[in-house]
Amino acid sequence: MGKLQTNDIIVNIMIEFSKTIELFGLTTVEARLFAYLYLSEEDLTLDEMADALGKSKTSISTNIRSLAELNLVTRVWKKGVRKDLYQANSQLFKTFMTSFQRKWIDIARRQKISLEEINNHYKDKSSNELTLEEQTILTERLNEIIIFHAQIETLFKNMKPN
Amino acid sequence: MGKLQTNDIIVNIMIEFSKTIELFGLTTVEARLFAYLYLSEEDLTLDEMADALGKSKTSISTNIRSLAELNLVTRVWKKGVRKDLYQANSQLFKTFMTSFQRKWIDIARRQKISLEEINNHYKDKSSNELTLEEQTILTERLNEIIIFHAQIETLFKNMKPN
DNA sequence: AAGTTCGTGCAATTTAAACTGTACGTATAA
DNA sequence: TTATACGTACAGTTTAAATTGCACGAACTT
Repeated sequence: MGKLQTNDIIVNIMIEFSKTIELFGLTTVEARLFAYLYLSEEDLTLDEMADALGKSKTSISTNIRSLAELNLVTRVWKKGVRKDLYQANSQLFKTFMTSFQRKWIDIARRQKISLEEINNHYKDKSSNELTLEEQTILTERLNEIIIFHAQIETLFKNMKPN
Repeated sequence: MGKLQTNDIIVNIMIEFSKTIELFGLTTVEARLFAYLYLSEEDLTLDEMADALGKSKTSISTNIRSLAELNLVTRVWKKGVRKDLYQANSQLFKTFMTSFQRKWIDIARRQKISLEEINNHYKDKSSNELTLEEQTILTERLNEIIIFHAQIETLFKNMKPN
């Protein structure tokens, strides 16, 4: 058979599942790594994952760290085992949706504030080349964009991932 | 001044706003292009946008087409003007959120079906190397993933972008 | 009909991202 | 202490994506 030591079925599921995970903003490798770890019954070492995905150990080390920062995987301690062991966070929906939610709310809020600052400051500057009509339209658009961000924030705050 | 002919303020807003648009799955150039067009009071030609963003006409042509396919911009006809004119769809929230919603629902549903097929078929195959325990756990995980997709679908269907 | 202008397909190039091998610091084992 | 194993920083390489110049077909102008 091919290089992969894992069962074909697991590989199939991993590839399919990872497509969804990518939607949450993860790269292909990150997504597959999570999927593979999630499907595994046991905690896995870097070497095992590198071997299973056909990637270098360095690559796995980097990517697993990204996943850990997102709280999607956890390092696990096991007596007598020197190597680092990892496991996937098992509460799929809650884990993904809440971090997704938080990400959107944060960015929407930050951007809204940033745009409001621009809105407040630019009128002071007399050194811009816009006509009065252009300024009127620009202000209007800017307000619409600010509202847009507020709406995003509201929508995601009301989102209840139960 | 610099190369950009547009007012600094517009460039500022464009850059800030485009960061949010990127969240919806657009590339940086697509996002900036939309933002710039949205901020413009008038319909714009390819040349004007290429000039404003400092990109080649080919690049604008390609990217504006992507935006058009996403229904984010529209080609506009104006009597006596030979060049193609474009304008941004002005209903920000509705436009972005509904297409966002549809995208997630589609993918979640498709993936759920795909995983259910795997689930149905793999049991027939006797040619896999898994132990009975491994099979039990795999089935369990697979079901959780399928449920996960169903939950995503439900969540986005209940999402009301008004 | 002849000459312009426009948008875009395509190939070549540039730019950026992903990936890996080597080397080193730290920790464990002997 | 010495030796072995582990994880990761870093630089160099490979791979993929973005960008652009050129060229061609279609549409318009004179």
